[in-house]
Amino acid sequence: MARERKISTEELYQTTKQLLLDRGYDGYTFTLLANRLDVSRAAIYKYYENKEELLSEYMVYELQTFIYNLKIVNQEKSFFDQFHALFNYIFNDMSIYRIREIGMQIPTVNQKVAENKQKLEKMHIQLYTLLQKFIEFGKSENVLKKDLPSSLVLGLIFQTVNIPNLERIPHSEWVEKMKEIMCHGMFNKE
Amino acid sequence: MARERKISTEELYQTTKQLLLDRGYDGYTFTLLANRLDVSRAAIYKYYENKEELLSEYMVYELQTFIYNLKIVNQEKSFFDQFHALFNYIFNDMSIYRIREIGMQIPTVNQKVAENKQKLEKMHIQLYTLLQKFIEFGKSENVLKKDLPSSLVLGLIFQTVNIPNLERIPHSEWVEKMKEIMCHGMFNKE
DNA sequence: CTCCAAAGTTACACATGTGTCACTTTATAT
DNA sequence: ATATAAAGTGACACATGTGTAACTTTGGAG
Repeated sequence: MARERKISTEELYQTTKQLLLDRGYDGYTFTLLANRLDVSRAAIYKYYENKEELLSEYMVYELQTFIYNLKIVNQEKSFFDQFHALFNYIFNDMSIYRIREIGMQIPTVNQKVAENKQKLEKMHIQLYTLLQKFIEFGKSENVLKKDLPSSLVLGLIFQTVNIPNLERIPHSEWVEKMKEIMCHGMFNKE
Repeated sequence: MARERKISTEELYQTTKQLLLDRGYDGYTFTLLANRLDVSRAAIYKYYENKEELLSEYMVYELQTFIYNLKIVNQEKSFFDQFHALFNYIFNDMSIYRIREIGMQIPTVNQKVAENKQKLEKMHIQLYTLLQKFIEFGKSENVLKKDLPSSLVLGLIFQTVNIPNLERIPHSEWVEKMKEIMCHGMFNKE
């Protein structure tokens, strides 16, 4: 027994994602969001006390999706296959890493935000454990060098998506060359 | 025939750098800068019309320093030596890349800013040419793989500084492992 | 049909940062 | 010693974003 909503949570999240990637944490405002969604700013306050609350809930949703997809990647049999699948997935939607960085900027302004940040913390540990296992798998299959810290390997893989493709090299070529360097380095084997 | 300045340009630049790295472009305000320097905000307007002007001049200074040091690196004889010197230099002051990214956000609000941005553009080309030569040198000495786009190689080298060292691995070890991956990859040679 | 609760809007008070101007302070050249 | 020009200050008007409260709109349950 109520009026129909002008905007779905899904629309809210998608616009939020775009805004975040376009303008960063500070550039993301309810004023802007409301304009893009063609509702009044006050309408958004019906659902979220403030932008921290909206953003932290959005982050939970985004990380959930990422973990879900990562588990699918982990179903591949060999480490090689998993490695390539992960690489391709990350490069397909290059946003996760930046989104996560932005997420860390959210100040804990109330109880709900605190809860969401705790959830995020747990999910991050879950994610890290999954990735850790992935690295261990690579080492146990004798593919990955055993003396490399996993945080370095993972950090490197995730950072690569931020490298600007200034020369507009075709996406598939870019990804392949990137993999090549990651796997075997930029130096010739002497 | 004038009063002594409370703050030197050098102090202004150093505080600016810290503020930028701490808070990012949007978080950098004259209000904050004036507080940190213990002067009134209005005093800063005696020297700069607005923050864009100050920041763009600071950027020019920073890029100049970087290019100067890069030329010193380029004096090393072999590509190997140049490579390691560059890597060490970049990791010694990890700020250049982030600073440059922030610099790109400066809107052209007046003539002076426009001029500074043009200067920055020219210096960037100069920088890119230097680095390009460096890469070409590496390829000609048959050290670097010839089929890798230089923008990818450079992007990768500069991005590596942004990888968070979560496990607090000692700096020297971190840098060495990073070099190892860059040069020969994370995979074992089968 | 009409009630009413959720959806949405408009308007206000508040907070923070900006750019400017009239003003005061101070070191030095004369 | 004093005039002066640069250095510095405090205060004001403006702009943008926030959070809230009083209001209107709307659609389905009874």
